[in-house]
Amino acid sequence: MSDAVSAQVLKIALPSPLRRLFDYLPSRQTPPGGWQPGLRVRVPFGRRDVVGVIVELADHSDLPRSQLRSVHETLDDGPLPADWFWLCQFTARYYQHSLGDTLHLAMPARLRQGHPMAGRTQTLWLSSGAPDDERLSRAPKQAELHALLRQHPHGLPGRAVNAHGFSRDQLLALEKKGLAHAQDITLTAPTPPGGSLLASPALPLNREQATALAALHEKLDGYHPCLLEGVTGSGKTEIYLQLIEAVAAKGKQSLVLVPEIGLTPQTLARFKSRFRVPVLALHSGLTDPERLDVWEAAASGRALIIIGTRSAIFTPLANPGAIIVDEEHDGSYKQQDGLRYHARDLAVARAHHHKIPLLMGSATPSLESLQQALTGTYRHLRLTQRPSRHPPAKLELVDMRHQRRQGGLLPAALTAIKNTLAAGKQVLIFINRRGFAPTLACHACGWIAECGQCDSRMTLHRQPPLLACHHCDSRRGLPDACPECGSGDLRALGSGTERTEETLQSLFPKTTVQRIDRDSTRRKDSFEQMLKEIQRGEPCLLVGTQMLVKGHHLPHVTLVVVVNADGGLYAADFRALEHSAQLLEQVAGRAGRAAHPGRVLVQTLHPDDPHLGQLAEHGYGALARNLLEERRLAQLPPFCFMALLRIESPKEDAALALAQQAAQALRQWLTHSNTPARCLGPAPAPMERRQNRYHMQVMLAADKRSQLHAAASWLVQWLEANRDARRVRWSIDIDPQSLS
DNA sequence: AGCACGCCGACT
DNA sequence: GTCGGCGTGCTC
Repeated sequence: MSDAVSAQVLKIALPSPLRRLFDYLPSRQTPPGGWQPGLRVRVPFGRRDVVGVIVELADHSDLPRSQLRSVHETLDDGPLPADWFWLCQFTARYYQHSLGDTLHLAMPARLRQGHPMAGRTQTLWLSSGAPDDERLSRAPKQAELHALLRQHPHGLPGRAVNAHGFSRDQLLALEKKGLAHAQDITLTAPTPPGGSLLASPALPLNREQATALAALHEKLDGYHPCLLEGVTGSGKTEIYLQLIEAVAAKGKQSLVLVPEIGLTPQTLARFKSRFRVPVLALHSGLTDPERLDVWEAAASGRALIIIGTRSAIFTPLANPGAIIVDEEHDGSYKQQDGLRYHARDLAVARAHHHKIPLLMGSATPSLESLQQALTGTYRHLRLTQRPSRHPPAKLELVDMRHQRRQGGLLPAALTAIKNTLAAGKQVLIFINRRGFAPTLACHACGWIAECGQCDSRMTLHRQPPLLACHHCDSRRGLPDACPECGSGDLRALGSGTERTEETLQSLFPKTTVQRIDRDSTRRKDSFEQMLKEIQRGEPCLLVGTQMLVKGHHLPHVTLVVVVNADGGLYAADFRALEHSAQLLEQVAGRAGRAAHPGRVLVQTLHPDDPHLGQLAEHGYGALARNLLEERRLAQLPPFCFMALLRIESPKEDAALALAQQAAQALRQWLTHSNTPARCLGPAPAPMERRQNRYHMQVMLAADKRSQLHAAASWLVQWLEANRDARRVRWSIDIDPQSLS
């Protein structure tokens, strides 16, 4: 044994928010492959045992040897997948997060808990020997079992053998005689059978699709980031499928990311029915062992196609071939608490690291990605044609000013609805507001029902009847009279999905009105049931929030009504307009997808708004290019890089004091270090009080990533060293998506 | 983040 | 007299 080994110190990342590694001494028992980074170990930490990952081997520790404790045990024979380990280290550095925390978040729960990494296996029993073996003549039950096994040449799971009324002893007896044998198979992703990859043939491509696919084929063996900008119904998914096919044909893996709401059984079915090799889905319904199983299958290279939402970006890949990010603009790719990573951005980093193609698709690309495509950093692939030939429906702006509304709907909209129903078609009414009415007010004194814990109004619900705050979990019964003046004249102001549903039902009593929002689909599977019903095509009215709109095929809808398009027009958040336009375009895309041309009525109080006008007249693509120019002039992302420090505390003064201290310290450092970054604030967050906690923020902006990174990194270290910072909750958000 | 220790209010 | 509230401090 060499001296170097005995002198070793292991630097280990542990599940703790502390952004540092902890030094340990190796255990007596050296793991089979020696000590190395990426090994999972169990160590004593404070008064408990935790699972950590070795990050470095060192000769020295800053602490005296006597204060170091020893590793209890190593949990794996070898290190965790190198590509995964790299991604976690990149993520922790980029998002200024604890590495130990990042590693834990990025590994399956079973590994977090210290279970061994092993794919699930199943024991299959097969028959062997001759059917007329004489030893069976005096064991009728065993003979029967032997016959059963012979009927299943691919083997029977032990459980199935039991289900046929045989005992484990009888099986073992047969095995002892050499008339049966067991075989362990891995459950997930068996080796693909030879022959064609495809279970169903690829669809023919139109010229644009063929051009896009050919562009992808040009560079399958290197980093090749592509933005596929394609209108709704232009066939992006077919491009994904054929890219996956090409990648799988070379024995390489594809990782497909879809938005949270996009991984529906229908989406999955489309992928699964195309390929003969298994498509592994990472969805919320998996058990912990199943999740580990998928992880292991991907890490070993057995699984060729993996599809999942945001967190699936942390799936290890033995033979990465391509990463696909569907609906790349979708906000659900950004984690909004804890480790605030953006799965699409990590996909870029990962594709670069692996030197593989990255395909990002959207009908409404984010301004970030669009800018990269327009400057040639990403390859820009475009699909403008729809198979149905007729162009996507144009938005018709309907002036809401000085007009009577019923359930939020203008006379013009009601007329259009009536005509559409008469034609035997379906109508989609889009309202981004749950509940009956957003406000309950006293008509006598002006009192308004407010949340006791947030700076917000309570939403009035009718089913069941109560007042609920949509920003915290507080709810109250409906008051009979005004708590201020005692008047009984309480009125519901404005319309939510419930009220529109109610109004429409009374106006069209013979028509089915289906409301689809988080409240009406709370029961498991009810959303799927409703979609199935809708897709049968009976004329009906659909009243829904964005959950109905995002990515669902509604082939019988020929009229879409947007109850209020003004949400994002004049909001404080500079991204609100972009997100609002993306949503409107998505909504419009639901109209007339099949053989029938559609109409989209957009109700607005600002029919002369230039942005809205441009969206209606020339579509998202034109507006987005215009918005990019505005962002450039205002020096906003993607023309600068931002980080947001959020501070929150039940005590308003504590949050404010730390925010001021932090901003001041940061400004001083920026000056002294000559770092060209800007510090803005502190400022209260858009809704300052939420759940009785006060939210402050400090913004950091820079023209170069490296500058932002340097400043954010310094700020985090300052906060970690600051005693006052321990008394409040703070977090840093790199590339914040929303300023709230 | 956990998980302790530690020092003041309402209860068996 | 104790059970337990959450402020403060530490984890190699």
